[in-house]
Amino acid sequence: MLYVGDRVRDVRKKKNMTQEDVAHKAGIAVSQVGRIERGKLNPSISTMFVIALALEVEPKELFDFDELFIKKKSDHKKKK
Amino acid sequence: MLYVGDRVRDVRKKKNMTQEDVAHKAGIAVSQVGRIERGKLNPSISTMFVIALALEVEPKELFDFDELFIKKKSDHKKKK
DNA sequence: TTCAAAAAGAGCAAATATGCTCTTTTGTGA
DNA sequence: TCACAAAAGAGCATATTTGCTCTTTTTGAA
Repeated sequence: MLYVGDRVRDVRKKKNMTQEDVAHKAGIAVSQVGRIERGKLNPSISTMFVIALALEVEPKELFDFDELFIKKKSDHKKKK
Repeated sequence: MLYVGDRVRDVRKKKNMTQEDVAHKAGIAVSQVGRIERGKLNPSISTMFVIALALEVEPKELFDFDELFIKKKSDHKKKK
């Protein structure tokens, strides 16, 4: 199963960048980069676009998947 | 200038589908398809993903652009 | 031109993304 | 093991998306 966030994380690691590096360069919140990598939400295409810019890859590289799997926010609201 | 919605519209026209065809097949609202084509908002990647499925193209085909241009919702709230 | 379908547009409620702040956990080099 | 940086996670306020309904405009075929 392929997560969208995995693409981001893989590329980021490959470029030796921290989440903060990406967030700062992309002009978005660090928490947002983290949430995307962890698949906690379903980001907008403009968010993905600025992340692609920050990672210096073409946007479509981050969308090269056959299946989209995004954890729902509610997934971690597990009943105790 | 390349709009994300233009890609959707172009592909949809090429496939001789109406906005309603796409919306129904994608399981989303017709109004949403229209808003995306008109560039009125910044859709989530999951919305784009189901639209790609409905159009029977690979998601990355809809993201094959160099510049992202999305009209802001406020753009049409022009002062009179 | 006329008629019907398609699309545009407005407006609202509900759901969700985003930024921010703070705390906790994980990972890594010394 | 320790110390520090990086990441995870929680929780909140605000902004934006999404679906829904209804009305108006545009388009295209007869």
